[in-house]
Amino acid sequence: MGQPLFQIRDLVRRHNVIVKSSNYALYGDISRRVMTLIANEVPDSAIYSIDEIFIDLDNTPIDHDLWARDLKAKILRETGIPVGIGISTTKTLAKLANRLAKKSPKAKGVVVLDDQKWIDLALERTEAGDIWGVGRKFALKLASIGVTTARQLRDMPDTTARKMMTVGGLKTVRELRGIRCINLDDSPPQRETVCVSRSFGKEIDDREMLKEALITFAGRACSKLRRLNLVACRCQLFILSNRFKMDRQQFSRGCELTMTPATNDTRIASNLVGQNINRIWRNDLAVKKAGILMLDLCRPEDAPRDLFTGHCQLDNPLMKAIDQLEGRFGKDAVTVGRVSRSKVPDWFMTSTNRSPCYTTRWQDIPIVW
DNA sequence: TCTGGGGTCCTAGGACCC
DNA sequence: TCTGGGGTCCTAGGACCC
Repeated sequence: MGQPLFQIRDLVRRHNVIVKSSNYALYGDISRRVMTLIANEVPDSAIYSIDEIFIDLDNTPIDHDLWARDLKAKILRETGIPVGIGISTTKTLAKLANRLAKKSPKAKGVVVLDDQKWIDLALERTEAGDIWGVGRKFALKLASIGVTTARQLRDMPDTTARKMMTVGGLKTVRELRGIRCINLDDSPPQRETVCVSRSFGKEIDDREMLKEALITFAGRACSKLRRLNLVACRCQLFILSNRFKMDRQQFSRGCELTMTPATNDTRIASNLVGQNINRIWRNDLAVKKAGILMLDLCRPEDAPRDLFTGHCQLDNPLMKAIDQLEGRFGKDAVTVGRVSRSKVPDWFMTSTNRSPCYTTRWQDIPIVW
């Protein structure tokens, strides 16, 4: 979580800070370049997030420090991206090593934690809340029984850890002791949900406007599903109040819809939104955030079959055509008729400071004279 | 005035089954 | 008055991650 810009206006003005809002097309492309380079260098690896990858070094009896510095230099040379590398015996300790690599100027971007004496020292100097798997709430709970450092966290009894933070917390504690509890690739084989939601620049108190927004989200969600080659059997619409305005009525309303047969067709999802908007709408609401959640995902060929309503459509030429048009002319090149194209809708997010798509759009490629 | 989006996992509790 | 034992499934809520 960042700090809201309006809270630091002064700072920005005083120091001529350059403001950039996020551009995921750019980040995704840079990420892909770095990850591909790394994956080609090592026998086994698992991408964890857009800017993190875990590497298995079990069967590489080499000087890890030297090897990591070589890799770091190569990534910088070939992509221009500086990275930090942390090495240890478990994923949780490797994350800690990485943190130190980033923080300590002496480390120059690489830290190997393989000596118990150094591990003890590192844990002692790290707050429990800075350990991977310990969030704000758990950190508070731990502090209430006197556990504030990562070393105390490692040395706490299993039963206490389990009771306070359930099995996930216990795994974290054991990983700090050097016992592997999290495999290299613990990511689930297939996505379980797809969500598209937005906060609105201006609160919505008009049913038709909310409907238009939700239909747009439904279209985006379907497009995501198609990219993943998945269909959804259920979806959930939801609206939320502004949680920062505590003096006003707080609400969270939603409804769940069944899609039979399972689908990723934008038209069907849009129709469903239109037909069910009244189930969540009320005239006295000011809606700050809304979204659609796609649930019970499966591959089209595995979708449940229904005796009366027919099977899930395996091939959908119209949707394929829309995807191709969007790929070529940009998102929202094609929309369903329910959404007005005449103007930028009031609720649309403003991204006035967005970075250009330096590497994925011809118009945005930097020019060197 | 302005306050992010998208995920997973775990547990408790209720409803149901034999 | 007495009132079993062993399950599954679903949902809401709360925690975590980037």
